[in-house]
Amino acid sequence: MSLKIYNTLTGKKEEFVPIKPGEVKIYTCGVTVYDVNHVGHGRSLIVFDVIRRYLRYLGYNVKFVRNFTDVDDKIINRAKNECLPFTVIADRYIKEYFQDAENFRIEPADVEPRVTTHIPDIIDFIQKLIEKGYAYEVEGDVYFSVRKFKDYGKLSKRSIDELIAGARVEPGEKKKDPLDFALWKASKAGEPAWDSPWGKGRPGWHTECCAMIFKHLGETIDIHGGGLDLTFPHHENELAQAEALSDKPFAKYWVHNGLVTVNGQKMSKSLGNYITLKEIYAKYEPDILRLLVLSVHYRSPLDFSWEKMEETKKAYERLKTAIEDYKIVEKLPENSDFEGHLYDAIAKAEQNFYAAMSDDFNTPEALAALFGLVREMNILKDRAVKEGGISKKALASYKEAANLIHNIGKDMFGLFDSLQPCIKVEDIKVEKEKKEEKIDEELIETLLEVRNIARKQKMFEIADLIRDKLAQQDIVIEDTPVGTKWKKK
RNA sequence: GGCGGGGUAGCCAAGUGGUAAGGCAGGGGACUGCAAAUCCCUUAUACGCGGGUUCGAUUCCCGCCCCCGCCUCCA
Repeated sequence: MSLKIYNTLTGKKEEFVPIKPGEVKIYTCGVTVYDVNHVGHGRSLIVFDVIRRYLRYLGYNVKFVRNFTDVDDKIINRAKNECLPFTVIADRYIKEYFQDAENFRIEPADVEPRVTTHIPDIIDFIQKLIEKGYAYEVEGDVYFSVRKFKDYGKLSKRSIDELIAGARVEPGEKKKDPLDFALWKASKAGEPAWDSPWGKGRPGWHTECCAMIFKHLGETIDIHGGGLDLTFPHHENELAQAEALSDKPFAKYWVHNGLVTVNGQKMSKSLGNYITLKEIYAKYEPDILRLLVLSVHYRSPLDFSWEKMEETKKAYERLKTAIEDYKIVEKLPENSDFEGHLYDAIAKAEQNFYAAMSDDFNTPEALAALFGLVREMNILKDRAVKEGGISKKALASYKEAANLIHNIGKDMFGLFDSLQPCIKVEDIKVEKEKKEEKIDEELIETLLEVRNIARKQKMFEIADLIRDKLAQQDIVIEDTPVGTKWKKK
């Protein structure tokens, strides 16, 4: 089944054909490390994490690169405010980033390059642009001549004429043309600086990604990704520089994820309407945010709210319960007269899932396929419980269905990993809203045994007392035909 | 203003030229000592407005209204 991807460059959904058969090179713009990450960053990370996982599932050898912008104006400003070297700021937020990524199970990229460790590559890149006549130096600054690149605007669908109106020259800039952008900035006193052919300075934005892509992936890559807000000017500028230099297509497919909004407004630092990933992590399992992100198509806007997190949590429980209830079905007596099984439903769910994912990563539809299977599983389970038994074949099919959802969820969507102890909660500065619980599982099991003895002897007051006391500790118990389950609320 | 993306039941959200997935909420039921939790069933004359093409449009075309994003840094 062929994969289709929407390409910003062409504005169309296209069949995905990698440049080199069997191999996919992806680059996404990572974060600028000047502050903590919010849900907007999280969405982008999750989206490309899932895209990467799916490509890998399709059998491609995926090489994935995601950078850190670890020197830029914002970092420098923050460093000034805190009277610290900019490297301390950058290191601090790179650490934060890795913590968030780990918490939300974003797989590390194959290469996670930093700008400051690629200065020679960037200088070399700029030098070549100057040699080719696409860039020029003025008093220690180097600018890119936008007008010399005839395809400028092809990614973001803008014409140079339109851009002139909005173009502006910042005080201190020495551009020959307002459209031009800085490749290298002469450093002011006290700012980070590296030696270059044009004197002491630092890289401008845009160039770093090109230099790092050329170095780690080559002059043409398969997929270049990032948030929709990076399309212009960042990606447009990247494309211009790269293609000016190489005379080759820079990226075959440009993939942009939609933005996260709050009450319809873009989540951003400047509006102050952002929710950090730490806050989410303090209140919810990471799976809930992942599922929320996946329940909307990646190109659509996603309006964040806590209500939606609650709804998503319930939907998530539905998936999880279906998997876990295998333990109940398994305990039922065997009944060879039991009719029916799930193999048809499994085949259908699987087929629908992959068809959806192959259609521009339609995760909402893919999830619908899983929920469809969950319903079939529940119907089978209910019937088996009522009939007091299940056939070997039906039981095996339930197990297969549970495994399918579990494995797809885990491998493709990064869900259901909670079997592993969940991360270093103590590193989180945010107050946990949940009570810090140290669950003594054995004690709970014992209490439940006592309660069930009480129930058998119709000593319901004792039974209910135990239930209430556990409830106070956020332990919810559930009496099933094959015993009592419990879980933390 | 230019460019891009949207307006689908109470809410969220897929999708299709032949009357529309899934989730949440609502209603009914099963289960239970009672609950809780869970599950099943189910409701709703849902496709922004007005034209056009068509045997037939929510799906294509045109116009309009409204929302969001980008056009400065931004995932």
